Amino acid sequence: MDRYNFKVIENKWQKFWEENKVYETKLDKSKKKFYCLEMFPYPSGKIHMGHVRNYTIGDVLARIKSMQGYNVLHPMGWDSFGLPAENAAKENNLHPKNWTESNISMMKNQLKKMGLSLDWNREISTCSEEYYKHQQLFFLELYEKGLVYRKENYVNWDPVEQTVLANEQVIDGKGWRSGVPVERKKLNQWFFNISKFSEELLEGLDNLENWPDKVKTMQKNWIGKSFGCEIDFKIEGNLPINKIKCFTTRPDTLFGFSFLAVSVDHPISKHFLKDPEFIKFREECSKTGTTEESIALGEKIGFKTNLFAINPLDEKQKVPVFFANFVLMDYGFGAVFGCPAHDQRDLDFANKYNLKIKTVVRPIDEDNNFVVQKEAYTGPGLIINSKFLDGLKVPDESIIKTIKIIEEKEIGKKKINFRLKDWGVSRQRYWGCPIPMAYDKNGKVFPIPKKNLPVKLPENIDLNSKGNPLDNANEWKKIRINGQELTRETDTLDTFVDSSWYFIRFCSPNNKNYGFDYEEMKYWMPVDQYIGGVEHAILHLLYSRFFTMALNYKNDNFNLYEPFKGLFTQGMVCHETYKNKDDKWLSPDEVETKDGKNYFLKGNPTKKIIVGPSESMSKSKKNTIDPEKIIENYGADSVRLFMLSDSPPEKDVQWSDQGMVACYKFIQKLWTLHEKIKTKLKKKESSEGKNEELTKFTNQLIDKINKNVEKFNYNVIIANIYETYNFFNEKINDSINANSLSENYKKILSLLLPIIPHFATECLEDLKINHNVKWPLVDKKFLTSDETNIVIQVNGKKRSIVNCKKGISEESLMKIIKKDLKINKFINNKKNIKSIYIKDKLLNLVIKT
RNA sequence: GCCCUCGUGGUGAAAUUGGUAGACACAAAGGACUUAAAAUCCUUGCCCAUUAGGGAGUGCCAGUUCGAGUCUGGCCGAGGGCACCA
Repeated sequence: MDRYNFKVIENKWQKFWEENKVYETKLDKSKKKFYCLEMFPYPSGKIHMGHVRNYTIGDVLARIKSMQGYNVLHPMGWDSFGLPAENAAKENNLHPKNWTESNISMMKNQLKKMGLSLDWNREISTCSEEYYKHQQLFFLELYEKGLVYRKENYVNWDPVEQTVLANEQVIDGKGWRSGVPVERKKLNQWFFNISKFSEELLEGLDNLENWPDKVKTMQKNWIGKSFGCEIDFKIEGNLPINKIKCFTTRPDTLFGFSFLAVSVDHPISKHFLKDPEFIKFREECSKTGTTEESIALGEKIGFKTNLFAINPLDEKQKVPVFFANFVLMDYGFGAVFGCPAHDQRDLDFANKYNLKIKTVVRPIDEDNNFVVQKEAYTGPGLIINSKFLDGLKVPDESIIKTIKIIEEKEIGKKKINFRLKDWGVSRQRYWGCPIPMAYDKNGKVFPIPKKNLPVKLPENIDLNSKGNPLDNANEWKKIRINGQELTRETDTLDTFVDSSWYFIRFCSPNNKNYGFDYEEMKYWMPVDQYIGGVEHAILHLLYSRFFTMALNYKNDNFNLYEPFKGLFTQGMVCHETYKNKDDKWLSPDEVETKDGKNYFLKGNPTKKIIVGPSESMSKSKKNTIDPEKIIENYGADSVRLFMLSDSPPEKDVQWSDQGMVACYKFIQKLWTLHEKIKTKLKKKESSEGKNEELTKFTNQLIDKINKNVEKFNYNVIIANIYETYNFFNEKINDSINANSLSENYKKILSLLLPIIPHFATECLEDLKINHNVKWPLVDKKFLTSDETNIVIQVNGKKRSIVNCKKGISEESLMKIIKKDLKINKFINNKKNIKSIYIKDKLLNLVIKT
């Protein structure tokens, strides 16, 4: 008996699939389409286990859908602009383009070894002119639609990367890549008006039934809709300021008003610029915004002005106006009214500056003497101490009625605010899509005419110069449009723009004149199943939704609102971490263990290794496993099997060498079984009576797997397959009808095909079966049975199981039970109070003891 | 601080949605085969009992129910998201 030689066989089928263009897809309106997409990778040069898991999950689904008769679009490409190329270029003196292209070719080879059913004919790379020229055209179209604008504002400046970061790219006050605290800097930037679609982006979530709730919640919180009103406060003082506008969600607590706080960037700050105390305060605020310490402490500081604000509902009430560090200029109007009794932040501030604390809401179970002390009361209740508002129910009634009063008095109006801010897309980098804009001497903006696209990146560039390389490309910068001397925009687009429409490009990747072909786009979009890491829950997924809406905006022909109908976020691949005594990370290759508890330096059992917790694989912690080596040692099918077994796909999976070996061995065992079956089939042995059992098992299996595919329970599918092996391996020793075996085994191989495609295809060919098999259908008559196992409980505890014909009456069942010794001893001499009978399933005898 | 998710054997996990808890796999221990090892196969799995069998048991405490891993309330713990959002 031959061992299964995965190297030869996997190579053989990969070649076959490629040469016969098996996975190339074409528009075919006679067929139902299915667009299966996995998030495309950044071409770092090496695939990692995260990719392997992601693409295995997607490939299984794509193959199943294809076998089910769908016309499946399953493409792959490269998110190939970005900073690492520039950094690598500096280190190795290689042009980013060359570095990127060689990485792509290496990674493509690795992906091909996984045996994925990808249509490589549709491969795209975002750094190619063929891709980014369309993006530049979109940029101009969005500009024409008024969805792109330029403004000067404060930006998150990453001092290491020397570039601007979007809010979403700042994590804990630090750059998402550099990990260094970001600084505030004022710059002229291009923006996408994403906030224009706040409402649509929020409402759209409700229709995304096949998205994880977790992601929808995260986006919902990010968009941050809040309902309230804007109120004008009259200002008294010795400065030419008449009023300050505030946004509030709690107008009903207006009688608890005790101070008014504005941002240091508020327009009124211009009157204080000569005050050295204020300048000092403002500097302090800009510092505290970013340091880790201030975030942890969250200390509220203020600068008292000599201005006073008047409560519009009670002119007699005058309160001081402060500048405060906790008020943000880019939310609401950069000003808030403080009600310490019912807002913890306001209470902290009031305590620090000895401001009045007036309770205006009491809980239902307290009386009107209720007084807020150490903790602000933010719960429901009734309004008190508020004159004509007294007695209103908090929150709904009180807020709605107060807004009505405010509107009648014409001191403010209802307002809905969003936390979502516009998307700053300018980056001071070379390796990105050039922004197709230019300026005259006065800074007036001129879009590059569409016929002049693409704006190509200059090839000869000095990446070692300081700042933005394009800014230093003096020749490139100069441009003449309609006889006018202009200077090009030197910023490039955030790479998240590149990935905001690549899924549309895949529909018609070779369309020359425009980013997509309408007919193709309408056939393939939306993506039916999108699969990727949860780390993109906000950034990429929100931007892509926005971009799709922006393309649709003022374009009746487009007619697509949501790009991703289904979303699945897979978990990460984790591995234990190892450190030596000098606190240096060690890779799994460098350590060994005999008992699984004590680890030593490889080849040196005296050097003990400290084992850390299992964390997601990362280069910095050295806890990575190289997929290329694993595929080399165990084969693609084994790795695919392991990626799906053990943990549910949405959860993190723990890498385990033993688990990997087990999967490899299992495929060897499957091969041994295959050889046994083949021998049996050759003998054409026939035996009646053994058919039914096999057919029944197979049909029930198909049914189970169908349900588990639906729910993405791929780990359970693998368990089902192990059960199948165990079942067949036992039955093969009996005499089996050859026709029945052949028929059912073919179905089993069809079920295996999406998961371990090389193995299953080889087995099919070995049996001379056309390997272009369909996904097997369930014959429902085999799902039911005349017999059933009825669980017999006594007082809710299982005491026995009775096998009998279905539809048995409770009385007949009782007769059987009375003869059952196991049950007998419980019911003998006891008074049977009652019994609960769930037909064909369970009988519970409730007995008084 | 606010929001979300999750707590099941030594480990990864299943559980028809309120009805046999621990499928399937990894690890461990014991055994079979073998001169031996590898490979393969079988058994065990927490407590009591020689066995038959019985008991406890899904983070903890209550509750609803004939019956709770599943539903409700409270507590504890872990993970993730957000960061002064007015």
